[in-house]
Amino acid sequence: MSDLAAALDIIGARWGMLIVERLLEGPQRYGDLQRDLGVPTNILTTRLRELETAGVLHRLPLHHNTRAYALTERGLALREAITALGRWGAGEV
Amino acid sequence: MSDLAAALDIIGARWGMLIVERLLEGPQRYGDLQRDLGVPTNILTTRLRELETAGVLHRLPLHHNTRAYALTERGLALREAITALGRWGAGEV
DNA sequence: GCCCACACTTGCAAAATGCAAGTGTGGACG
DNA sequence: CGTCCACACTTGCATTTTGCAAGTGTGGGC
Repeated sequence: MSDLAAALDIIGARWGMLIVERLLEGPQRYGDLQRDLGVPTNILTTRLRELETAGVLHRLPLHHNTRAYALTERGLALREAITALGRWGAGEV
Repeated sequence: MSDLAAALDIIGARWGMLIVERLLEGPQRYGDLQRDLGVPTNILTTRLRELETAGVLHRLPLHHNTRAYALTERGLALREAITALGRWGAGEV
């Protein structure tokens, strides 16, 4: 499997990159991601778990049943790739 | 819709980026892409049509019923984003 | 005329996605 | 103490996408 395919295996699924993009702005709570991205709640749970398993993000507990999701170093390393894609999408390339 | 979402709408579907990555190496024929990527043949047809419609690639006829697919300028502009993702996938980031 | 490579198309099963409604937990409020 | 509410999910089911496998059509070579 090529390097690109390996990357897509981790963040290639629908919503994966959008979640990471949002987290690049700082830690977010579940509800924030849900409302801001409009991602279905069950999918969000699935993706967050996948991304956590892949070491892209981790949970940080806030209060009782409230937590935030923040990127790990590996997750933050996606910044370059994601901004490049974003600029392409904006037609500035 | 954010710029990233716009980009993913075009090349975010499964196999989309892998096809573009392959075409960055030069024009390829249908059979080449099929064998090299291992993508199902019906999906390949669908993706190529979508990418052509989106202006990422175009067909160039070779012989009778043989043609090659080549990136347009817009498609070539994806190089930066795709190599960035590839490097991330390789763990070099 | 027969065969083959190439580029698809078609049919159907499996998996992913999405919507909507429900669950559980702990703090706030009275 | 009891009720209410926000938050983070979970569950059930319909829709859509993906994938496999087999078939179609076309033009050139022999």
